[in-house]
Amino acid sequence: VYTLNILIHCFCCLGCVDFGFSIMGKLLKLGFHLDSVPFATLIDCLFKEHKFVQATELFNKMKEKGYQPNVAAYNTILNGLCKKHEFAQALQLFNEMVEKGCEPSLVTYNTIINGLCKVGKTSDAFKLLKEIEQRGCEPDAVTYNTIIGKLCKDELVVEATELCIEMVYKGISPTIVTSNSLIQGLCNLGEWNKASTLLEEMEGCNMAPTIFTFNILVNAHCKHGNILKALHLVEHMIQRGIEPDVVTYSSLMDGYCLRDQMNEARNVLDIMVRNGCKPNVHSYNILFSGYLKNRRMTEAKKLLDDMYSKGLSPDVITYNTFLYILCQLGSLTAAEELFKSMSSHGHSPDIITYSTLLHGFCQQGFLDEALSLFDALQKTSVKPNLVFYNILVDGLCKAGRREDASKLLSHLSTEGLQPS
RNA sequence: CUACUCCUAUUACUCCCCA
Repeated sequence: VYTLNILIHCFCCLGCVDFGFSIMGKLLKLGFHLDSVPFATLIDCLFKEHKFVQATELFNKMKEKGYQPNVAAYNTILNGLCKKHEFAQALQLFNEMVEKGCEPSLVTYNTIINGLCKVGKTSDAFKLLKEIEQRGCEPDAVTYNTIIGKLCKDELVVEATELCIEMVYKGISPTIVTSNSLIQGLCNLGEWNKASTLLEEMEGCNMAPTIFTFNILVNAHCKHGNILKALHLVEHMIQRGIEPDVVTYSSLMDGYCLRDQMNEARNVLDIMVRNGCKPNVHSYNILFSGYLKNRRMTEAKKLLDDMYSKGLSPDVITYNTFLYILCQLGSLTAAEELFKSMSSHGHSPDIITYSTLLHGFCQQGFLDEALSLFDALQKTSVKPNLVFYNILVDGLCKAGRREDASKLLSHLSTEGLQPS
């Protein structure tokens, strides 16, 4: 059984969950007693493939069959829920595990802190950090890195640095992840010199930059329009024996797309293929969006065909991108049709899908359609966010329906959202 | 050396910038 658990894990890593499932099925049929490992392995894999429903189902099935999940199994599903921004559900599960006498571990707390950061409740994450210490549980580098990373993303590098000092004071050594987060924060603020200084300090501490470090730098330069600098960095990383990966190339493509240099962007795709790096849906989405924003429809279409021929299929982001352009072109009928066809192709609309279409309606003054889309949204499990409400409130105001807008604003706070 | 937590790329509103 031990060996077969390893095999299940291998299949999961290779993207063959089904094989993993059949192994576990056989083991169950043969009457072997299984522990939490194969279940947790498969649940984790399903989450990573964004098969949320199946993951939750498996977890429930596991409990129905009388298996008591251990901490790691709970952690797995907690993490999946947090990543999906289903924090309320995660908390419910946390309470369940405590009730069942399953003692939360440091990983559990780290997972929840990460969840809090993801939904923007950074101050609650800080509170939990203090609480962990009071419960006699020592936070580790991951705990600190999680919060430092969030602060850096919010461009609060000063606060992040303070927290870094605190961790050192507590005897916890910063890791390469800590440094990478800080570098990203500094780059986003345009503090290139400080980022370079930090890089030099890392070298002095025998902390070697990883592909993450380089990708962060390459992406930052691309976003700031300095592709030349990004290309130099790529050369530099190759010299240091780190091969660019799909993320590196995607950053470069996006850099060119942002400057409307579509031919150069397309050229990067060809180069990456030539270098033996396989593009994924993400890479194609970048180019697809670039072509559409430049109204190069024929090339966009060709790109999609190319993508299909590589055995890749569009995802919800591909659809959203196309939906956005249809709205921009004023083809609302086509947009609505695309919206309806999504579900039949197995792609559930997400909040960005709804927001995009909503924006299209509002721009053309179709407020009734906008409001009925809002109704439709409320019948789904998709939760409206602040951007969605901004679009709707803005649309109502511009149409002179201020009472409706303020009604919506008061509805906002009942949902626990803070208007901006 | 069987599973769980931290860092990198794509899509929506506003703002900003540029024109």
